[in-house]
Amino acid sequence: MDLSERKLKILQAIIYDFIRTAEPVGSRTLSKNYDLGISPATIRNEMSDLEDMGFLTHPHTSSGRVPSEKAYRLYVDTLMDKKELTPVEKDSIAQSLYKNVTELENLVERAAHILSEITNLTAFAMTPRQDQDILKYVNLMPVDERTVILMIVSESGKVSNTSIRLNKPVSMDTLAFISKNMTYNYKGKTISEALTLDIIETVKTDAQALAMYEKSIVPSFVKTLEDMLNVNLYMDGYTNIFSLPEYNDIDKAKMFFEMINRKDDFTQKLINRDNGMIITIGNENNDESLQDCSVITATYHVNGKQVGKIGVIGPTRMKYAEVTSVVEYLTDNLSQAFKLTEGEDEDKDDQY
Amino acid sequence: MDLSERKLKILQAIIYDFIRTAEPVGSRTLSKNYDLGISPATIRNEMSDLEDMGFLTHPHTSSGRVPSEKAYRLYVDTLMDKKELTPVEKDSIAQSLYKNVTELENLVERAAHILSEITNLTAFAMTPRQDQDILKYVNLMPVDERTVILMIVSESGKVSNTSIRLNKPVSMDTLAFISKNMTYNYKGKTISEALTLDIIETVKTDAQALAMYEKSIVPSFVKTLEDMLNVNLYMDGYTNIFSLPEYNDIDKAKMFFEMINRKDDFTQKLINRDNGMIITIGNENNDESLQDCSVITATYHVNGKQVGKIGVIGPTRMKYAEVTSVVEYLTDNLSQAFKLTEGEDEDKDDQY
DNA sequence: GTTAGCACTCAAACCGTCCGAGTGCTAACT
DNA sequence: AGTTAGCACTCGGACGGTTTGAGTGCTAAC
Repeated sequence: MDLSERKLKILQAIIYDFIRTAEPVGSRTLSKNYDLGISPATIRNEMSDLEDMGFLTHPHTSSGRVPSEKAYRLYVDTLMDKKELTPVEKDSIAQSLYKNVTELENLVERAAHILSEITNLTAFAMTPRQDQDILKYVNLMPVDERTVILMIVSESGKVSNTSIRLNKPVSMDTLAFISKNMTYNYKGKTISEALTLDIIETVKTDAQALAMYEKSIVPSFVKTLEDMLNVNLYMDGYTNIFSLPEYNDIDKAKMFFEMINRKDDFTQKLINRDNGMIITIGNENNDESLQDCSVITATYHVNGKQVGKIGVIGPTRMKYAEVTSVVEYLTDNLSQAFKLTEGEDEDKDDQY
Repeated sequence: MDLSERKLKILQAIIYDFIRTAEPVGSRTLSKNYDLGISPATIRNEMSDLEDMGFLTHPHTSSGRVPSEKAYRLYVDTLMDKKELTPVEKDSIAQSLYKNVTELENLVERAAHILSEITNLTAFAMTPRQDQDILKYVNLMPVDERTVILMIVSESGKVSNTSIRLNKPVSMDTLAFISKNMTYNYKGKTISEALTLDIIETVKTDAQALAMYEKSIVPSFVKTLEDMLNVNLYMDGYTNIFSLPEYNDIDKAKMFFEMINRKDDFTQKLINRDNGMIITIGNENNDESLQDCSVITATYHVNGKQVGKIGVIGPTRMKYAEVTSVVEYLTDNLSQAFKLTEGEDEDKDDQY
């Protein structure tokens, strides 16, 4: 059987209607509300064919049709007409995105917020994994005789530090010696490189320095670098699911929240997704708790390799066209924003 | 009418039963399951009195009785027999509280987690507002010609910093001059004091330093200090409400989540509560969205004035005795932990 | 003062009926 | 041959009546 022009039109109408109403779509509704030029009976015949082909399902004998995951797939791949945001919409998004931003981290969080507001879905935004970020400054500073602060500054402007507590006082000289060596060896390296680089040789000449370096500094240094690599996941709008009829069932809502709550799992899943605009529908998610959900993600760039992701999670019945356009516009903006700070800032306002 | 011994016993039994089952309690259930030594008929008479006195309510004519807020108040104040945790329970709590703790912040988060696990309610823990924390180290470090890092270390071990981007390069001398002045003036001051102290006089002698100090350093410094004062609220176990029959109604669940979601409001509300073990029941919370909830909070101490809070939020029908004992034990432990790091650490393990 | 007995109430569960939105099939129409 | 009108059929959901059981309040006897 072939997917004739007419079948496609009918399928599209069904998907469109079901996305709007969440109710199974009948032949009569279809012929009344969509300008198909054929009678309900004909539509029924076509729908029957579409069901045989796996694009529609039937909750029970006497109910209307519901699009299958296969139908959504087809819709997303070929049927859906991309919706371009109006200049007004773009403006309003950019406005609220950049309002009062002080840090990039902030921008990412805001993106998740805006996305959830516009789509009325659960949105998320992941900060980029900055493993290509270059160390610019590594320093050890004494605070008091038994406290040292390890400070790391990266090209991208991240500042990280830990306070290290020593169980023996250490001389300023030793500290300066270690600090000098670390700066010399790590400066200019990426975080990834720094994590594999072993500079113990260079401090070996001084027994006290060696002991302290190995026992106190290295663990803190490694931990701090790893912290710098950690991505952050911001989520917003999860109460939106309460307005979706598919989550009127309290158990479904519970499942959803429990899934959302396993943040580490979820983050990992996001990291594993391909880059670019990716839409996974229902079972394509390979995840029990995402059965009836679709996930849309897109990536924004910091430079060649480093990427962050933003996206939404919602019922398979979601407004794909609208959501993808908003997601796309937001990723474009984030990429732009992250590019700005990579080079020299072009001052947005006169706060340096 | 008087609250006779017998009436109290009956009331206690009703509260006990209702907390367990969430079902209105009838006279027969009462006489069968609780050793009151009187017949259902007598119980009915007493219950009728208790209702007149405002301790019980009646969902409808032919249903059992439900405790009123007044009843819970009485129960919490006088009827409830405090439940002491067994040594085994205490041990298991302490175990999971201290496992792999690297920072105090961590401990607070963990406390919220444990509390929610044990009580099966939504738990929260607030980090202390450290306004009496003393500045130990203030420093400005050049990273490159147009980037400076402002670093602040406090007695309690907090390290905060911001990277400040200048729109004009600044000389090392100027920087050192400002840095020296800041260190000299701010060291030993509490964060609160630092926020009110104006040291602009001391840098006035150098025009370039003054300009830079005023335009770049001060705003960042103030912002960083304020950040250090910010309390953090950790919440955990909010999916627990899905197992409570009172939240089977999807609208109630939604309301709850929306309330929880306004984190700033909620934090403020917590800050405003009195110190010590405080229980507020239903309307005592003065908050529409906390109508049918009780909130229990208790404070842990860092030193004289500075306190953090932990607690739970759940239905008015909650196991007050158990919850309060866990909350109490956790606050004791947190106070203890925060005391340790105030002075010199007594090394828990042999890490540096 | 306590209790057994009894009439009464009411929510919840159960059940049959009806209604309407839908289908599939067939026969007639273009 | 494709399209459509007509019709029998299906099924979920709303409606309404009945039953059941857990509860009450009252009264009269203990």
